[in-house]
Amino acid sequence: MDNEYSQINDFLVKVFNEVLRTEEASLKTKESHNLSMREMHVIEAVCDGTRSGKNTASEIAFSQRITAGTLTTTINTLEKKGFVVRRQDQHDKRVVRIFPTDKGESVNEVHSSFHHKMVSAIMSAMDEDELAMFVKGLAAVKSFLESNQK
Amino acid sequence: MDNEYSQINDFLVKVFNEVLRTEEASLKTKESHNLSMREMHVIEAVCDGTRSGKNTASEIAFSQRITAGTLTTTINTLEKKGFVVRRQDQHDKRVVRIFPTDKGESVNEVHSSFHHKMVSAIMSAMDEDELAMFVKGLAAVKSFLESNQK
DNA sequence: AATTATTATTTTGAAAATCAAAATATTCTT
DNA sequence: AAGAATATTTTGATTTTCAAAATAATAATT
Repeated sequence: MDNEYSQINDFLVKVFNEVLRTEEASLKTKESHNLSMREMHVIEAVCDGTRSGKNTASEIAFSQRITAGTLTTTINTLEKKGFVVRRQDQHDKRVVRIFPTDKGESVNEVHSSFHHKMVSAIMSAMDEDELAMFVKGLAAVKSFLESNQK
Repeated sequence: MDNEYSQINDFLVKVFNEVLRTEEASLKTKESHNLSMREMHVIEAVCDGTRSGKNTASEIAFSQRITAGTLTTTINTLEKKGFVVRRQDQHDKRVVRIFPTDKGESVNEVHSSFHHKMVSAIMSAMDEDELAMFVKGLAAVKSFLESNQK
């Protein structure tokens, strides 16, 4: 209907879908060992979580919005493939902590370079003021989302 | 590492995930009949496709990047639930065209109001010039994505 | 016009992702 | 020490997806 609205909407939808698709495709290369998006993001959460001390099974599951049972199976396959290892927490033996292997760290770096390239492309295509506006647009989306959920 | 980079990257990732999550949650309401994202987007493609004449099974499948077989099963369930109907094309009887029912149209409107609200939130947070810069940022993302895929 | 090739869709058989609920192991509370 | 609570895994089932085979219709070639 309203032209400017639908132009922006179409553009947003297209960019959004392209980002998803490109990110997914970037995981199908030899370097990325054909990981699924879920697996990659779990590895990422394990790497980040290890740094911040939030790397228990529940914490990783929560960060990815999946159930504990689902995480168990994901970690099973990632452990089998050699990207992560489990270790029982010594203070509380109910707790399982998950750590990346060197292979896990390295594939996480490959993945984050995808993000890095994309963000750099954005940053280098804009000057300071433009970048500020871009961030402002994102902030508007964010505050819409926050107001939208009760 | 670089502070501005990681600030923007974190923000982007967060907004992106929130959008996905909020959109998904918006489909779990009574009004939206508990549809999955896939089902909703297929309904959307069927509605759009019907308007533009691109509503054959293959065209819908292609637009959603899923195989024909997968589309068949999705349409089976959507037809059972009463959101779409199949009709054989009269000029070429191999072709199956898919049309939304009134229920399908109506749930598509509910869904597009999610998009509408989000884009309106962006538009009302910015003036013309700012909006132009925002769009420029999106264009930078898009051209990165295009250059990234060969 | 009959045969062959092509195209559109569906079916089949299998794998992966996911969940809720039950089971197990450990820790905390009383 | 017994019972409640917590963290994870297992179980059993459903859903989503795909590739390849099957089916049906049209187009092309002889």
